[in-house]
Amino acid sequence: MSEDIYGEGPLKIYWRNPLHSDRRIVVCENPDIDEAVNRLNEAFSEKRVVIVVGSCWVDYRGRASSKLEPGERIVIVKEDGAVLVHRSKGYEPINWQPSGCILQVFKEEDNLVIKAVKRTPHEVVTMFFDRIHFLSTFKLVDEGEFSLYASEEDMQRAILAEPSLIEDGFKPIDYERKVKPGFVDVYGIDRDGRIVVVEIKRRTAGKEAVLQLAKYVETLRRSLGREVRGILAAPEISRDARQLLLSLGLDFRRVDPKKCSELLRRKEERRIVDFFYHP
Amino acid sequence: MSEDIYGEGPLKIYWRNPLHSDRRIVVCENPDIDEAVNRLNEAFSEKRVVIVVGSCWVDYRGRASSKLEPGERIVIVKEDGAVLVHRSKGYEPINWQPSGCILQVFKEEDNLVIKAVKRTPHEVVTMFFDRIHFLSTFKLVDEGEFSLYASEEDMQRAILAEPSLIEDGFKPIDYERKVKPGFVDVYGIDRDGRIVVVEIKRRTAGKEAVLQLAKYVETLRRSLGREVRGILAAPEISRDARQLLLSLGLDFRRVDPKKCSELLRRKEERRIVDFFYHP
DNA sequence: CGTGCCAGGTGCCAT
DNA sequence: ATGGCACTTGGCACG
Repeated sequence: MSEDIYGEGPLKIYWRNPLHSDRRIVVCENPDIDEAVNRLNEAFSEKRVVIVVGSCWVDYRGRASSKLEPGERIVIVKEDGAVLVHRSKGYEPINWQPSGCILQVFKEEDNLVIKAVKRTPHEVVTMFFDRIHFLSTFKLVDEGEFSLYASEEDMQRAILAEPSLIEDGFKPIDYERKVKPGFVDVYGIDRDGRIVVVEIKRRTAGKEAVLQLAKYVETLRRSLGREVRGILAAPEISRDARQLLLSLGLDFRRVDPKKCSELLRRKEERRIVDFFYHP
Repeated sequence: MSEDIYGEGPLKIYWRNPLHSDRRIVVCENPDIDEAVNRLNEAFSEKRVVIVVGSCWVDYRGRASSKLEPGERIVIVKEDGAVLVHRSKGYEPINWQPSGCILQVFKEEDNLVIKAVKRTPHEVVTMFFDRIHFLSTFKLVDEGEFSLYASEEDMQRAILAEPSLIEDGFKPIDYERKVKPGFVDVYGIDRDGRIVVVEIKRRTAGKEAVLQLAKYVETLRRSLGREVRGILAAPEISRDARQLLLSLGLDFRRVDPKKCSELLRRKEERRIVDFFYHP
């Protein structure tokens, strides 16, 4: 029976059963404070993921500080020590601690206290529970790969692979080139041999992007002592950014992140086809 | 017995029991796909909060697109439709949907499919589960107030309440004053009657902050046709931001967000004392 | 470690 | 809807 725990079959749920130390899922409904303390201590020491649903209040002290008055929330503690306090609405946690914090759990005046401490910067999140509706701890097996497409990095790679996305005759020389402080996304020469700086934005470019580009162009113009063109590559440009761009003598080139991602995929497919079917 | 559901006593957990339509917490371990579909449909229609732990893969298409290969994760769906897919590590969800999206749940090829669709921009997150270890749905009662201290807003209020934080003789006239595009944090006159623009940052100010301040100063200088001073108020300023600041003839004033928050608290206490004990 | 910069940023509030 | 901006922004890459 206990062999199933290690097998590939459906996960077993053990109910208030402390005997199987490597069981994968533990669920307690309405545990008392002492039981919760025990469960959490064992979960933290075994780096298990924890979900607590209950009535709590939360203090935070660190770069800023905050106070959350009592209410029912979901608290998640991950195996790397990341802590999330979620209310019933919204994308963002109301309180949190990024990964790498140290966890303590104890009972104090009939409340369950979970303390999450991080240093540099020194920050403390303290959660007080006076009632726990539900507590679950488990190990998640997750080796699945995550791939994101149509990011700014995809745009950069696509431009390097297919420079005509910027303009005909454009030849990239370098990318992520350090300039003063900051990095030029792509750096190259145009069909007339002029130096070109390309600033890439994956969404509508604002004035900030234009100023960033202008800064690089100006810095390079001075250090090289010759003409430098600046091209802003983005799917869209805001009205006043366009105005500023023109007044600074810079260019805009419409580049769509999704098309970049598709272009890369096609190139990759062709590479694979070439590899397998080349005569 | 069913009266307890409405009472103030500990929440009841009903196990695979579809009869109590307003029970507050439902927990299913290892439900089959059909049961999960039913539970989720009822949860979404009743705007219950949902936690699913199981083996899933996730597709996202929208501003960008992403693919998450199979693995065990925690999925949370909140009562406003916010969706979070969390892996075993890290502060951030690996996939998500902000609040306000439309949810569908169905069975497809023996998998549970949860689809979360949002418009403007059109984005779709689709989660496929081939095994559900654990599913819980519930209503969270949460009216607790949240207060954040030592935010930029606290700094602004503190400077308005105690202008000497900027410099002796400084007199604020306005705040959040609209300038061209943008808002001046605090606007006033110094001891010599010169116009002063204050830009506040709650953490180390970088060049961006300096440029922001310079923009306001320049705009006001032109529109008023007279000298305008610019003061950057922040707990710290980065090295090259300081250099830039000096080259632009702007000033820096060290202001600590926590001290601002304490100052406000003291002022508030005094206000209350005055109110109760004034002769 | 600080500094710079991206993010599917999100959220809040303004016109 | 768009714009401007703060955020305990988090995260990464680099000096």
